[in-house]
Amino acid sequence: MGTTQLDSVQEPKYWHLRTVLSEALDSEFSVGEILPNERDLAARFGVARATLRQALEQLELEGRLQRRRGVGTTVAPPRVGVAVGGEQHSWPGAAGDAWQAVDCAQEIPAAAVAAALETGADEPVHTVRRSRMSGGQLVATELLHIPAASVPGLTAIDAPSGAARARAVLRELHRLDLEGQDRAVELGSARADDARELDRLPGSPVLVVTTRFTVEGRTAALSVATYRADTCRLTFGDSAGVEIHHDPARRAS
Amino acid sequence: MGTTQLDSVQEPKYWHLRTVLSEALDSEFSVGEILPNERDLAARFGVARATLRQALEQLELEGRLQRRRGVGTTVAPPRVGVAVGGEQHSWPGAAGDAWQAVDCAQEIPAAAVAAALETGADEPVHTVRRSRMSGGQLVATELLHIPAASVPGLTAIDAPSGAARARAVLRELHRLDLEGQDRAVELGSARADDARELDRLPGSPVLVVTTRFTVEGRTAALSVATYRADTCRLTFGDSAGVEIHHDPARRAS
DNA sequence: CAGTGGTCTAGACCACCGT
DNA sequence: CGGTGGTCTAGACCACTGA
Repeated sequence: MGTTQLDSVQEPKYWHLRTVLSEALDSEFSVGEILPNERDLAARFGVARATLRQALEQLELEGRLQRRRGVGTTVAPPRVGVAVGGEQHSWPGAAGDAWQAVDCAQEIPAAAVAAALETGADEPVHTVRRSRMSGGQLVATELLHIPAASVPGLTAIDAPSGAARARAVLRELHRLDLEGQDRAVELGSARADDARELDRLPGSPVLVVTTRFTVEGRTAALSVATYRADTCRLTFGDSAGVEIHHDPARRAS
Repeated sequence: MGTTQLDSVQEPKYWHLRTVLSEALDSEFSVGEILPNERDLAARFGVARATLRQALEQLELEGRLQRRRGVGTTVAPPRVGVAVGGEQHSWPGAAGDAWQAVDCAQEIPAAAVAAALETGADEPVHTVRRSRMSGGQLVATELLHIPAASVPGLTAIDAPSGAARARAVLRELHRLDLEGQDRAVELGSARADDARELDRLPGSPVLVVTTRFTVEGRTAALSVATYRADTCRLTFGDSAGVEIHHDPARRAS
């Protein structure tokens, strides 16, 4: 056959495009550089803009690109490793913790939260909001649910509300003897409020880390943390975590 | 104003649609049930099919729906919790391990793998392929890279290739004293081969779990495991992991 | 084979950003 | 304001599934 290779076995255009762009990013662009706009790129590759966008979406999902409305598409830096607690258990808000308390409210939890807390459906719960910075950027938000029964020493006088109140709740929590913790990670999509905080669009992919803290066999606190999936690599274990970044030498198909 | 509420502040149609569908799934559908086809649904909601699809994509990402070409869209069961190793370190392939060896090849690793292994770029490496089932379904594939230098006792006679060879490599690995392990989790998109194995389309979102096993301060093995993000919830820690499933009572916006 | 979801097009308009 | 990415449309065709 004279032809080196026809597109052969029905690879979707957007997938092929993703591969081509990916290689171009490796060889011809550096971190932070701005790509041509979508209309130009689409024209250059002879596809509709929607198809080009499908390829860009893939690359954004993989953390290779960053797109911002009104600005443009830039080459993303490698994902930041974000430590998510290792071997030893510790309470949220302990020394050296990367989180920052934002505020706190006492409320009746949603049914699913109450179920996970193993409390009655109408038992009051303190909900502490925290956020986490990394490299000058907000990378995660957290809702920390603590049954009021877990922190009986807390008085309304400690602080009425706001960050001070949140810290007071955490202080009370630290008086308990942490017995163990379970953790789960799954893919989710950012709710509108989280999206706004994380500077993403609603529905953006996020990694949801759910942690249950147990004291005397009961659930004393429940954390639901939402990490930007595009920029974060969650690391567990002793040290900084493995780095395998995008591999230029590996073919995608 | 007579109108109870106009769509108000510019919520995208697909996002609103996602919410409406999500609530419909809670109240009017049960797991495994087949939804009307996309053309009908789009017509019913008075939107273009592409817009409807954008909403369905969100719900699929969240693990609420499952779509299969030529078949239809069904309501997905809750995600399965998949244990990803807890506190105690252990070698891959140890007793009780959920993985199944598929085959093994000795090859020169890609640059990124060699870098993570901290070996020379042209040092030979055994690459064991394994797969993991859960609930009768393949939920993950793994590439386990082991520098030939890590398992010097391995002879070519043990087994030429295939699953037997893979098991022989693991056996040799178990002779080493595991010192520690790091783990990282990040979002990725399925490469064409993984996608085929996992019964997904190329580019489907996956959770990539990278684990480095260390012996005497050096990296003795490196595992890159790819989990279906739609069906899996990765659990860490002592017990079965926290379950917070979709919460009908919580508004999405 | 008919019906499904997956891909692709060519256009339009909108929301947002920086100048 | 002009330029960017984000949303949306109405259509077409394709690949796959199951009867």
